[in-house]
Amino acid sequence: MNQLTNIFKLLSDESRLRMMMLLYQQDLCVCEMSGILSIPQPRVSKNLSKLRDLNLVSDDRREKFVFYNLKKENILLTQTLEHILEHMDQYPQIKEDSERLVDKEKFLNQCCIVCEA
Amino acid sequence: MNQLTNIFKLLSDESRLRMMMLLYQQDLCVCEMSGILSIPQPRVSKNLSKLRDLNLVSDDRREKFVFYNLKKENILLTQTLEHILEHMDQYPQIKEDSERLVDKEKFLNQCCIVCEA
DNA sequence: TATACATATGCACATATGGGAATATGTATA
DNA sequence: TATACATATTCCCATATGTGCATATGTATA
Repeated sequence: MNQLTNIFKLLSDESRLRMMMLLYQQDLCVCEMSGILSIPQPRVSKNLSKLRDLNLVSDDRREKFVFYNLKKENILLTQTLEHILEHMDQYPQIKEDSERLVDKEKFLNQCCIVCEA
Repeated sequence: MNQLTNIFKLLSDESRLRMMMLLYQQDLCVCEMSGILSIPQPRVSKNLSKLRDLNLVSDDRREKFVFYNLKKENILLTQTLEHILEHMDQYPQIKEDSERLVDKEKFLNQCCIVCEA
């Protein structure tokens, strides 16, 4: 039962939901998420740790950066994120975030230019 | 955005999720939900009022009883509840609730025998 | 009108949770 | 080793939220 409610709790916070939507589309490091979403780095880290607690992400350190990957094992979760992605037009913030994700090189500072190298 | 997170907030509480799962399967009055789920009546009523706030249920008074109906307009919500219903075997509490729903006449007290009349 | 039952609401309390600021930890490089 | 940058964690605070209990409101019926 908590297996269900825990997932919904995670989805019910705006910061986390936006982060999960990004990660659903692409692996990212902390500074990229922070930059794309304009969310302070400690907040991003804290929320990632909550996702890690439920084993929903894996992390992969590459030099100074830690890349996060959203595991796709939980069908309910992935199905939900997929639904939101498909109906992005109804959710302007999600749409904007996704656009910024595509163009991330154009505005992210040094941190993430390095990431791409 | 809140349109999304509000839905997840509602789903993230066990009492409410169990209630929604029942209502997804069948219209019910307050005392039936309370009896089937063994949740105190005030708690059921309060949670129903939260669902009503987001326009997710309609209520229909018949004599002393108020029957609640889960609106099926929100695709994300109905798709989610449908998923849980289909994977009920993974969620023993939901499964048990659904079994009690089917057999409700057998154990509900006077209140809901009347409902069926 | 009095009574019984169904439902809704108000109040009090404990706890959970999100947020910011500061700081600790980790990693590479000069 | 010192410095810079990326990430994680701790502390504190305000607020939200679930819960129980009591009570108010609504409805039918004797």
